[in-house]
Amino acid sequence: MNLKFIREHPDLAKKILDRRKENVSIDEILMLDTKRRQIIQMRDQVRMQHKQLTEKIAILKRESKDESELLQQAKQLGQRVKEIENELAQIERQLAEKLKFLPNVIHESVPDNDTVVACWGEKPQFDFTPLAHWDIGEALQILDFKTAAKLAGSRFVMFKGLGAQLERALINFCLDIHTKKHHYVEISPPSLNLEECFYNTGALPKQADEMYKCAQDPFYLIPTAEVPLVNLHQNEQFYEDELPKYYTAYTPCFRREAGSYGKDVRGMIRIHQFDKVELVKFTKPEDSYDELEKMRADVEELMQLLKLPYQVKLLSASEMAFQSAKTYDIEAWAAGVGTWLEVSSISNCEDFQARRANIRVRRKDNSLQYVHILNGSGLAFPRIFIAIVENYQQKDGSIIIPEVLRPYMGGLEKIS
RNA sequence: GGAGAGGUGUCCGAGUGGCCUAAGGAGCACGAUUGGAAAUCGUGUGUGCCGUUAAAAAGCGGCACCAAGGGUUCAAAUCCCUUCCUCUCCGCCA
Repeated sequence: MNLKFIREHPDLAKKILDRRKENVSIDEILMLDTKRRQIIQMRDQVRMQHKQLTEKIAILKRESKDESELLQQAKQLGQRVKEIENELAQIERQLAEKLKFLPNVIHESVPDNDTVVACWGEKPQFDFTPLAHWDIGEALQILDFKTAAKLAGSRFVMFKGLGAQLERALINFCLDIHTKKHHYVEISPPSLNLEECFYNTGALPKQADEMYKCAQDPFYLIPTAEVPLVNLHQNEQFYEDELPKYYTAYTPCFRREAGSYGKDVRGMIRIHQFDKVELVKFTKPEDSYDELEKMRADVEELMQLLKLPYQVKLLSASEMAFQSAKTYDIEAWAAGVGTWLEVSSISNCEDFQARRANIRVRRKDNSLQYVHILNGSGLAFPRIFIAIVENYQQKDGSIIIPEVLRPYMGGLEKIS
């Protein structure tokens, strides 16, 4: 939602905020906007007078005539401009502060309750009681929560030996499929990004408490590679035939998990640092919803290759992220903890991020349009690791390694 | 971290206070010429905001934009300050 949208459809804007359960005053924004436009008109008019006077002075000077009277007038007008500009700056600051908190529009297909739209695979059956990943991981010495706590405190994990290798195998497997089969361009971006980048993707200002901020330098640690990938083309223009652009990146992700005390405290369902492969697309506006379905298929393919049962949820308006117009979540079944785990979130942000990051496309008719930007995880690993360990566990305590990962593990078939 | 050189439109590139409304070139678009093309000639060529229009687009009018922000001045691409980025050299470092 932007200012123009609110100006033209104030009632629709209010309805969207209501569905998203966001609390922003549309009327206040409209009032500030009206005031702003009045001041701009006034400023431009005074500026025009001042400019004309300045030109007259230049001519008089050139003809070596006396200009002292006009000088006095020009000075006064100049001061008046400055006064008006200060007033305007104040209004614009207030307005910008409000606009920062405006979420994206909602796509018409988004429901009011989360809806499961697809399922794949069978939940594994066991003739023993399946263990949770923390027990399996410690027993096989592939996960080490105690040592991680020594290094960083609670909510961290340390992968060890074949565990570290399995994590690395997952990263490489996903990157290989995306780059070789689906033609995403692989990026290895900085994990520290400037504040502006977070604002552009919509992570700021709402998620400020969720992120780690550097004390001495103006950086935040990225909570997802969506931040650097979206900002790859900040302030750039595409030619129409350059689109769509597909990018993928593996990065560690850092999250404070400030509001989740007491939730998922055991194991590594919710930790402060985790590995993720991210997908981002830049598309023409008319293609973005087809591209969303393609991205979803790309992610589902990974789940199917790993033979992990999953369900696809279409998120409701109130569950979607601030920047998203439509989101699918992919949830993997984890047999040990006995729940569905969100392992991917795939969103079409339409032009929300493109507006903030100023990314446009030059159309064939020479007009400029904001591109649409999509992102999705493909995949978030600690939780995939959990699903593999818990679903592939055997009675003897070993884990079968999914076939597609074996080439990445030196042909190893099981961890015991 | 220290010293120096830079950052101008889609691109190259000129421009040290006022006819800068940014020279010149390339590119691109349209037109002329041609049987068709090349070459040549002509014309045009950015973005944002505000207004005008019932609305949208176009058009028209106004304002702004020469890395970003601030300052000096009646007047700033041009002078001063701060910041960012690029390049070269030195220092430090994996």
